[in-house]
Amino acid sequence: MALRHAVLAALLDGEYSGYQLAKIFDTGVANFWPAVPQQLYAELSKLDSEGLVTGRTVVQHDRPNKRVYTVNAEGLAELARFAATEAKQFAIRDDLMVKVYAVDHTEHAAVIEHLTQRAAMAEEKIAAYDRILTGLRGDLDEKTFLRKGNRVGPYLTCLRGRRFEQENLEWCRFAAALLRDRTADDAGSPTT
Amino acid sequence: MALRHAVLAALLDGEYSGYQLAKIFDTGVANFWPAVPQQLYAELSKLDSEGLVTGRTVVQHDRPNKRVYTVNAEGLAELARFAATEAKQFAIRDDLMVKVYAVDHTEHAAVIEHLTQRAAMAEEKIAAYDRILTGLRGDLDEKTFLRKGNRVGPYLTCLRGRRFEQENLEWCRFAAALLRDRTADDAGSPTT
DNA sequence: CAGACCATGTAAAACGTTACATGATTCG
DNA sequence: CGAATCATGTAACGTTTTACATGGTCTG
Repeated sequence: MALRHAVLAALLDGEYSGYQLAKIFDTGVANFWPAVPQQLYAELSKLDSEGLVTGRTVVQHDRPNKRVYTVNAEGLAELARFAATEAKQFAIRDDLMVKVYAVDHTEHAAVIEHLTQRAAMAEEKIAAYDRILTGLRGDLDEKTFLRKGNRVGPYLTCLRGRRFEQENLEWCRFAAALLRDRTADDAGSPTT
Repeated sequence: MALRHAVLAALLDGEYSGYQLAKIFDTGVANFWPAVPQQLYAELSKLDSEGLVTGRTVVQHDRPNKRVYTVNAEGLAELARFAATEAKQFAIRDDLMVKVYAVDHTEHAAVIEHLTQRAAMAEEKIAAYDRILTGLRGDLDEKTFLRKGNRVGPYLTCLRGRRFEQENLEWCRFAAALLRDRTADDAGSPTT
């Protein structure tokens, strides 16, 4: 039951509607706790009915009305309790890794293609992270921001995300190149 | 529906029972697709009834009988099909990241403690990965193994796991140190 | 003899994903 | 005028997690 906490954490930045949150959670950059819009709408109204967030309907004329939420005192207390609980083991689920694991028994071509795509996505994500990091620290340099900035939490998780994608990028390229080499070798020596 | 593929991939290494697979999936090193024993028992009998794996009951006298499974031709074909499908976006779900994200609004102490624990776990996992990597490449050096070894899939995913944990370790230490510093600063200057 | 390990499962609850539904406005 | 964006939801389905159940052997 931690989507609720991810939502509460996201709402610390300001007042958001389900739709807006969905976009944040979708950039893929909404790190470490993916969620689709339907989950967010459901979770927000649940949090509202439980009194952890406060909803407010914003009437708009040029587009549909929306309901925006903020974390209230109850919600903050819940987050504090959550922060103190034991951290569960994280879970990564990645199709591509399963494919690579089995690659000795399948065609290399498709897997190489997937690795290349993943590398391209990683590059885009790194660029996105960099934009966000720049935005977060404003006109301060990183060192100063980390010492004195007032919202280091998002900065730290963003840094982690960036490093993860950097790692991912390098590994995907390495793995793709290796498989290409081995495929070429196989073609050269038709033994086996 | 990719647990089935993770199971098929794991069975490429040999003949395993649900119990043995559970241990493999549990070492935390069974990368990129966590699963608890109950899932594996269920998945194995499903795969068996669908004809993707072949089960065989091993009678034991000193301990309970067990049912071991191997991937058959059908299973291999399924894996090949799977390898060709588009790789879905991977999902990471990590409690700790949510805690760090919200850290500006909560007590630092608990989060620092969790980061320290996570760092310790990462160190253990790195050591475990190193043992597995050494085991996989046998008496070959890494370069030779990657060129000519006959099971590079597991080696590559293991390398990725190792790098991930290395990254994790460094980031956890960095984040913990930073939060400690900021806590000390807060104590020094009680302004705010 | 208590606790750990071997070995496998059922059942219910929680959580996540996909499909479907609706309806107005703006942009090309 | 078709597609995209804004905005929110219900319902069905699939997957994961947790709890419960059983019973033998081996170790301290």
